[in-house]
Amino acid sequence: MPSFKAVQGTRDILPDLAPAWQVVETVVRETCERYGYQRIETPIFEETGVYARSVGAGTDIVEKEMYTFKDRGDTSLTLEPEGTAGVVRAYLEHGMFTQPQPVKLYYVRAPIFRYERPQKGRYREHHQFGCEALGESDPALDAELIALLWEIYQRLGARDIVIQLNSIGDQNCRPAYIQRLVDYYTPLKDDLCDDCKVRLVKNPLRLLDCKEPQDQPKIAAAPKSADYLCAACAAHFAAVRGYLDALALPYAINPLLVRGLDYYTRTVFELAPEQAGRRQSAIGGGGRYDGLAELLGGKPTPGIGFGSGMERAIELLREQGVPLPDPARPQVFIAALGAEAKTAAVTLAQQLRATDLRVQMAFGERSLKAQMRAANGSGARWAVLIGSGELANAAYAVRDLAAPADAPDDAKQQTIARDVLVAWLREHT
RNA sequence: GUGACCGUAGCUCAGUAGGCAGAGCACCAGAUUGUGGCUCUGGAUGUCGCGGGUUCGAGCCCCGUCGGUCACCCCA
Repeated sequence: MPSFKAVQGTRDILPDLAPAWQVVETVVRETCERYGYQRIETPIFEETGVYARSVGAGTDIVEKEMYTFKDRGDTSLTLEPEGTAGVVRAYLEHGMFTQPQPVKLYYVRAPIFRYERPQKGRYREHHQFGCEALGESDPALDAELIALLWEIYQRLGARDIVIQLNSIGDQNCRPAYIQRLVDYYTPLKDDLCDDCKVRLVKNPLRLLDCKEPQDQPKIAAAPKSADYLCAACAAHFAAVRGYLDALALPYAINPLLVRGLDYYTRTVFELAPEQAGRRQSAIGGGGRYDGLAELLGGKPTPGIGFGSGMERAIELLREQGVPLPDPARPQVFIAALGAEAKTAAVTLAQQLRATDLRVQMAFGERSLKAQMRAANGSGARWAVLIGSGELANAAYAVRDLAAPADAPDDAKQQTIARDVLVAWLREHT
């Protein structure tokens, strides 16, 4: 009886699923690099201020979801609750603003920690891949980034993915819009659901996100951010849409799309499967964050990025029946009888592996029957049998484990001279 | 943080009215000398999530707790 279990909301990735992870990682790497993004890896924890200052003090993430602790030097540290802040911190710290702009960075398989009640598609540790492009405000960069995220899912084989798009303005026009939203909602206050009464004070943008039926008519009639953009933001939004149209990407404007992190400006977007109860269904989201670098002590630096959940991505592929690779099987399995034969097996295995074959051998002192069972179960195509006779003749028995069960024995098995065995197996796998 | 359902072997689960802890799969071994798949035979494996209570007796009833699943909140 084991004494420990994986802690709540964390999961082991066992060998049966590891190849699926490998596929996602490979597609992300190759696609990002084709778009000119370079890999970056940041630590999985930062000083708490990195997240508290950027994500926003009033957000759920900072208020109640961060894994924050003091280290032995009494420094407050926080396990990464989202991917962007650490990358921006690294950009500033390493003076990447001196490089040609934009600086385009991606990360794969970054562990993300949030203290939430686990449920389908939501874990206390999950992993994200993501991209960040810093130092450029051109709307073409927004479109390229969205196209990149879209292409990753296309290459993975996901179907029926839609992009939702909105603009929430910037430091110039958003405060006025939020005031307008508050003015609209304040007379309706007594009629709002309890959550929305809190939102009205704490985070008015989220009023638009309410799912309570009683509030839907109010949402429908509420002022929408895209209608109150300043001239610069409106032009930016129009340009992003124009590029997305030119790329023929399947996006839809969702005037109710607001995101949970305070640092977003202008463009915000989410990717989700088309029909999906819309619960924990978003597989990626992001937006522009032109004020974030300043919050972290840098010069004003525009930026845009996204994060995408790998557990959700893999689950989506499974649900959609996208074939994912099985764990790698050995190609050759070596069985040996006796101490001398085992030495021959060990050395043969190494010779075969040196030619890039996947090779397993039987361990322990088990009967040949048991070793053959293991060979069969391993999925290997060929079994090599080594016993006293084979040693004496310097020729090993090679058995075709893929032959039909009713094939005659001499069709399944042959004897190959030890000198040519490596080349023979190389030839026949 | 809120709510619902669920915790029995490695996995999927059964367990009658409260009366000796079970099946299938998987694993291990055997079915005449050194040969897999199909079949047959045998074997090992459990704090019945944990703690308390009721009872002559609890996997089963009661309370608590921890965990899982799902939904809300929020998010990837």
